[in-house]
Amino acid sequence: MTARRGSGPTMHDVGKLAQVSAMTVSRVLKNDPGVSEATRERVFAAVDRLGYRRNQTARSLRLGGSGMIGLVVTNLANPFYSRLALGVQEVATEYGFRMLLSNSAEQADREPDIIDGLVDHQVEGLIVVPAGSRQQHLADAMRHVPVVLAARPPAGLDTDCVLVEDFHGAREATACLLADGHTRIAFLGNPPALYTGAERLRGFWAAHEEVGVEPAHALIRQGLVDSATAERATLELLKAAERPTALFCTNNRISQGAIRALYKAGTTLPIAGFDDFDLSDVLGLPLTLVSYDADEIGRRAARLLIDRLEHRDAAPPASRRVTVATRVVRHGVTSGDEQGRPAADA
Amino acid sequence: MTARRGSGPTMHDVGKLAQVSAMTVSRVLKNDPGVSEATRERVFAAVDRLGYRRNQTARSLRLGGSGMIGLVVTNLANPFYSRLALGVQEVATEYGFRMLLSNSAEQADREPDIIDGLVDHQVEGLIVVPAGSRQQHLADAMRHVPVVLAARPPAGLDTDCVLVEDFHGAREATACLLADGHTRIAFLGNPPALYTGAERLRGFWAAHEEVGVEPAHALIRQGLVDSATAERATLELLKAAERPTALFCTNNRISQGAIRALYKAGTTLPIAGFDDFDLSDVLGLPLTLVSYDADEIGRRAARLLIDRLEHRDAAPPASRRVTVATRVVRHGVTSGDEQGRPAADA
DNA sequence: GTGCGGTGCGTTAACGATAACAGCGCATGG
DNA sequence: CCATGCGCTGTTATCGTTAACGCACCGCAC
Repeated sequence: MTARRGSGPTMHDVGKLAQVSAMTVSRVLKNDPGVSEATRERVFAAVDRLGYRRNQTARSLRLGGSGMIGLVVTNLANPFYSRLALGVQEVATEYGFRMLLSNSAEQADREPDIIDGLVDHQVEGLIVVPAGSRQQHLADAMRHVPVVLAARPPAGLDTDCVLVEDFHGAREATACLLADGHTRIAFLGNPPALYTGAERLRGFWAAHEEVGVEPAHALIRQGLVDSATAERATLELLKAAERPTALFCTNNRISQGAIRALYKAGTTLPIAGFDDFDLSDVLGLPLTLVSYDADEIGRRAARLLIDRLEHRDAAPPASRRVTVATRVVRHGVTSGDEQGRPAADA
Repeated sequence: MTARRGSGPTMHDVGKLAQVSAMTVSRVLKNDPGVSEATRERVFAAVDRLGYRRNQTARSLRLGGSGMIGLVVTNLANPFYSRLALGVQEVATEYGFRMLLSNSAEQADREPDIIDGLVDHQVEGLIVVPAGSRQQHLADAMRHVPVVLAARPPAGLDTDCVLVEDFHGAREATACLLADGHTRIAFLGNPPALYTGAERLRGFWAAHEEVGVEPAHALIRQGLVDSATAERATLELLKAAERPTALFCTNNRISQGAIRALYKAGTTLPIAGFDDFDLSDVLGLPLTLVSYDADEIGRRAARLLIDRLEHRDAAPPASRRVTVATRVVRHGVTSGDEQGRPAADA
């Protein structure tokens, strides 16, 4: 953290060159009408000559408000979160904000420090994909700036959030498999402590109940954290006595791990899963994916946040919960096609 | 850009509560040894009670140096760039910097404004994946802060950059196809104005020359910008009189478009391409991919930048050019396997 | 000529934190 | 008993910008 000296010309320098005070330079740059045309031109000339740029840090200090919002995601390498970030960026730019981005790498214990740092940098608001279930640090942050949660809901916090139709999407995709006649569907899930994990399991369950099929308890695996753990879990399931006839995966990483396992085992099973992903349409596998617009989650979150920022003085509205719609897309399965049907009982 | 009022307690507030001056609070927070234990405790107690956080904006102004670096990428939705961003973030965090991220969406005309904005926000340095070939705005930015280019080289600019072995990687992958006996390899490339496009074509060409095979001029397509344009170009090539026996794609998006085209056409051809991508190993296609560590590009770029920041006073070193290694990975092709060989002449 | 409004610009005092310096009290030594 | 020094803390000025106010000057009306 070396100090930076000689950081370039200031308004005073510009003023000296244009033979006016710094205040007049400020007025010119602000497009204040109370400046004569001659002066204005002299100032612009001096700005150009010196390559002067207004110091946003000093402005922030004087004016209040840094023009930055903070975004904390759990894993930027996952296209889901990078698209979410793009959505945030899009709306932020539209409203003149910049985005300070941090990646928590799904390590909940790092999150408090990250957030403190963002608050110290005077972000005007935060959008967070919380990594863990403890959210005390978010409550602390809310003392300073508004916080909007994305993809995962608040736990005992009164704040806005944007969610996906986790329950509904999981239920619908599972229902597709059930409608195809499957009764032994394995469940490959992320840690149940995560909201999405729990909620998607609930949807999986509900779909079974609706058609009166008992879920295959022995085929439920939770706590899968990435593609590799999902691959291992899938391989185990394939070796089990009561082999599944289809798989349900709670996110893109898990689906990919399962696909890899099937490929290596030289076999195939219909898969339903949350999140669409690149090339899902060309795998030639019977896939039933819960697709949705990750950008939209970011856009909605940013809009909720900016709405609060623009009405800071007004009485804060009650916390809002926005839901982004999902839709099921099917690949390699045409209705009436036998490919997706369970094999005759082994 | 609403002004923010009542932005929380200041050092004066903390000082008043702890019955000391703001200066002493500053000293305590800075871990200055010249403060008595009793005072230190009172200050900490006051900080806790008020939920005080040091205002980084004010510190930046006083100390010089905002503790932020700017990153401009062309397309965050592409895993290549999100990984690059992760690499930058990793090193930045290690050295106590934060990352201000912007996406230029491959629109070269937006880039100057984005960069001006980052400079205004007092970033101490910039890492840029330049979207176009005009780089005058980068020269302007360099008047204020050091700039490091990533993935694409400077054009008439004296600055550090981090590149991939574009030429070498393309040559090697092409050589694999040639070694398999292919002589009619289609080239599917991004716009030749982009350095990577030109360089990878050069590698493609060189590989041909080395084995004395004339490149198939009629099968060269350039200017493909995304998966969809690549798909269309591939479909056309498949219908051409002189059909290719293999494809070379200059990036992940183009490979994916080509794969989709083959899938839809119900046919298959060996593909070589730059960039690895998710699930490339389970497609069951003969793929020869130039793989490399995108994170590493970000890390190296960040290190080059931070090195300059930490030696700001010293004479600036000559501009450096770092290259990240590539390696070829092959899927669905075992040596001696007939799958990757060209079909007997049609 | 005096007064009055308006135009165009400068001066002052912040925003919050901190470097540099000054000052106070107490102990120690001559 | 006073000089000297050290340990601890406060005061002042500053980073670059800007809101609020003030002042000089011009023109116009009475």
